[in-house]
Amino acid sequence: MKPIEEKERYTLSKIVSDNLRQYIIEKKLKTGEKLPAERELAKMMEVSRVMIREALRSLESTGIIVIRHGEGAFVNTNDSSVILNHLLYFWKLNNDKMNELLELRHVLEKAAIEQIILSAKVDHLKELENIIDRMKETSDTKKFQEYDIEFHSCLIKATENDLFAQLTDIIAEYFSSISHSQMDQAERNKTVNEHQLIVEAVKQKNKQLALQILKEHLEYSKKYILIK
Amino acid sequence: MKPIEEKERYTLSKIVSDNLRQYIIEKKLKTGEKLPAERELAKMMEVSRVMIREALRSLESTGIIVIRHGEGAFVNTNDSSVILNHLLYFWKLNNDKMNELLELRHVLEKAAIEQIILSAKVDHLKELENIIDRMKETSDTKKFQEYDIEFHSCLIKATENDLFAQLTDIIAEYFSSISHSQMDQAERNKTVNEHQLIVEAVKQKNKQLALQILKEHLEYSKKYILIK
DNA sequence: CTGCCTAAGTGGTAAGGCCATCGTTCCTTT
DNA sequence: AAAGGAACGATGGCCTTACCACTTAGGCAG
Repeated sequence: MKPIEEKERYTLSKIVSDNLRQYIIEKKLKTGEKLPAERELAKMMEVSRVMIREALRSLESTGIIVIRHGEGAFVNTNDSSVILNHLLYFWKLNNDKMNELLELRHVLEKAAIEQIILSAKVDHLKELENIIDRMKETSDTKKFQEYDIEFHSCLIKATENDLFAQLTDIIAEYFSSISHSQMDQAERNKTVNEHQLIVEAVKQKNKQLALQILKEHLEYSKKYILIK
Repeated sequence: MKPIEEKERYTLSKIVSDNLRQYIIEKKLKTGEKLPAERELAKMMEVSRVMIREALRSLESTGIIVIRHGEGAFVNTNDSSVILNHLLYFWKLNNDKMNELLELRHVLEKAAIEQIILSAKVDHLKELENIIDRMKETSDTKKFQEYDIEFHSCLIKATENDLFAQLTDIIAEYFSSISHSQMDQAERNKTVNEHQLIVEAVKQKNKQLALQILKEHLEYSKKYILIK
């Protein structure tokens, strides 16, 4: 499948970038820890600052570090959302099938609902109801959509699976980036109502019902997005 | 240059890199096509060559382009192996994410089984049985593991969702890359047996049972991987 | 103590130069 | 004429110097 790239990867910046990866592993740097300054790294590795910078850019674009102007470069080894985003970009470039994204979202949320019913934690339910209340109160469409995303995001948190959460976030972000259509009051009421029904069903531990409503809910927003 | 910032995407090199991505999309550049020379891009975008280079490095490390010394930068929109490698690196960095991967695999396969039972297509079942037969016959451990992957891959195909299939492939590749342990005959028999039970349950449209066996099956391979 | 302000540290950007590599052209040699 | 090789131009690789922009912390004035 992959012929082990025997291509010459001699270029200094790549070597430096690999060295930095190694450095992070060896020093066991965890998320949040700071890397030495560019000028310092340049001295350490005996290369110009330019090379250090190109290497850092490389690491940054794969999400291994984040660079903050005036502060420094910080390790980030447990949030793979940056790279997942690039993966999404690739996937979009080749086979842009929104359906499949929505299906992924669907199975993830199904898993979340099952998890909540199983674990019987009330925390998430409380938070979900909280969000629903806020949705009812706001009249700002933008805020409303934010709450909507927050609701589904909160749902996913129940799985306690960061990967699921990141995937969901990316998908949500993607769709909110391509759809700028406005919801009228009726649509908003419908959304709130469905959210509420889901929470109710979950509370009663009625898995069948909860999943059924979820399906309809997502089916609806699917149409909504595709029509756009 | 138009800094359409909303967050802190101030940095020129990021803007340039985004512009280049946009450039590739707008010009509909396909794999293999060449980008303008660095010095030329610098003039076009009215920035220094340093910025262009940093942006190119960025794109290169996400696999969107490949840079060849003395030749130029070439678009690469269908080979995502580079970015997959980074993703694998990420997961290897924190093994505790393995669980999350296995869970993702689980929900995807659950979806597949439900789909097969619903659609009642016999093609997939035939193919699955075919693979099982081959698993029984082979004595080569390596082949056996390949068939194992093929089985699960074939299962996913039932969803007719390329995204699901790709995700599954990625996960499978990850685990086969970190686990080189050998299976003894008993373990292999168990694996084959479980596969068979799953197919049987699906044939009888017994969703509950099929999902239950799948769960145990994955639970088992999970232990198997973690012990390693 | 509060608040402003400066200075040091750090990343961001620029300009210019030279080296290394690849492809092409064209000339030499056989 | 064909094969080989030398030269050139285009392009990426790398370095140096210099300066700008942002952030934080520490000192000074109120």
